[in-house]
Amino acid sequence: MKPLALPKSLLIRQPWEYRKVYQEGKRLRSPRLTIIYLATGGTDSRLGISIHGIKTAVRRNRIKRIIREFFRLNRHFISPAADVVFAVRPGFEPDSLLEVQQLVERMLLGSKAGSGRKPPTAIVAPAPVPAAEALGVPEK
RNA sequence: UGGUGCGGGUGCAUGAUCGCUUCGGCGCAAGCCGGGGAGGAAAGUCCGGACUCCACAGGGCAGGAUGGUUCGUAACGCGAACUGAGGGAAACCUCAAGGAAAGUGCCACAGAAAAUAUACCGCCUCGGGUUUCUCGAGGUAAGGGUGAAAUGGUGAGGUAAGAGCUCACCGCUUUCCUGGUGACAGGAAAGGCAUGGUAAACCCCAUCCGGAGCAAGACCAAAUAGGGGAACAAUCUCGCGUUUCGGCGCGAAACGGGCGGCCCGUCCGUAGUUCCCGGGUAGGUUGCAGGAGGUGCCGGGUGACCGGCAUCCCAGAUAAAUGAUCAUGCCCCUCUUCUGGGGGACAGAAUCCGGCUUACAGCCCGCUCCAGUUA
RNA sequence: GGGUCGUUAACUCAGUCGGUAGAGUAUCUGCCUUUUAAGCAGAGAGUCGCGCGUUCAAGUCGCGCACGACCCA
Repeated sequence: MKPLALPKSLLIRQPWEYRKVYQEGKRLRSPRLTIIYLATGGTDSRLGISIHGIKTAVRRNRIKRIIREFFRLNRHFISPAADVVFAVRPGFEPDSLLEVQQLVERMLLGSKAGSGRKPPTAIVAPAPVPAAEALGVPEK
């Protein structure tokens, strides 16, 4: 499989799979976005998206696509592999990849500094540099 | 030049890289190559159809919808042209626009009276009295006042005062003639006026409508539970008796259910193995992308639209693809002169079409009318 | 995909066949009481979700929107 691909098999699609993550997973919270993750022991991490309270289909789709793109570029920095669900509440309407990335970085740092508890998904480094290279963008 | 009105179009573009999805080809496979990939409203689900299943002799009732006429259409509550009414200086715009002399209901407050006709203040005549006033009988509907609305309007004659009582003009009704497929228009004669409003009140008239919907429907079909049939096997627990030691007989108890408000009581039932049949859930396949299809030309029609020829194939997902980043250009806004900063509407297909309604930044095109100026 | 219903005072709800929008709770003022609560008397307040229409007159009738709730498969 190509390194940056994200086929359907890496999406969480069944209701019972979501239920398992919600019941057994751990959470990173922020006011408008919650990330729930559960280490699976598989080879690849999988993505689930849950959006509540966004009225129009266009904005719902936009949020979904941005989060999927973010996950596609950063999938390999999640170790060990896990099922990750992004739960979006009303008010969180990012307009670019950068917004999501900054928010997720803050949430990860906050959880490390806060309780001293180490998250099992030790995300090594945020992704912009390798992602940019992969996109063929000259570094500034 | 400025503004008004009407109609139509467009809905950022190009390239590179990384992705998603579908179709075709190659490949044992991993995958690779090539083509396609949101809208004018995809939306609201307000109408009409196609399609599918169910129901159905015919007809009626009930219920619902529509409502000027004639066309168009598969059909419509849609569209076109025309007619009538209303608005505007005009271009043009708006109208659920059949029936109130078939019936029923309602018309608050005010007012004498709200549809039956009547008479508060008045006006006039006659009679009486306590005679600057008042009572009774009668005539009248012109004036006042009330109201959203008051029983044809204006003028003249007429009269005690008045009144379509009479006349002229206007309006209305009826009949006839002419033009038009028709709604209707124009004209003539007669009637002396009958017919207040409300049908988006009930209703009457005319026309139309069987019901449900792609989560329709068709096919394939796990696991678990259960249904029908056949074969084998055969009454499991406890106690007693018996035995040819395979069992058999009797009794008891338990569990589930029915009757019953509940207890008591009473009635019914109870296990295994294998095979076959049928229904059917999850899930999958199909329906599901060639169509009342698009584009161009020609012809018919005032027009909606119709016909002919040529040409094209143009989204098919299933928790649901159509995206991200960067660069260049285009168009706006703002601050400022620097290769500055910000922005590019409304909005996302879900069986498919025809409409309606609602949302929508800008930009472009055509026609029309009005005003000003110049020639 | 299809269907039903609702929206009226700060809150919970009435409002018939079109004719001056009401009730309870809450709030405020006064009385009573040592004070509070209770009680008594009084007051304030509404673009009837929004727009257009029918009508002399619309919360009510018709149409179009918006928001909310529920039902079926």
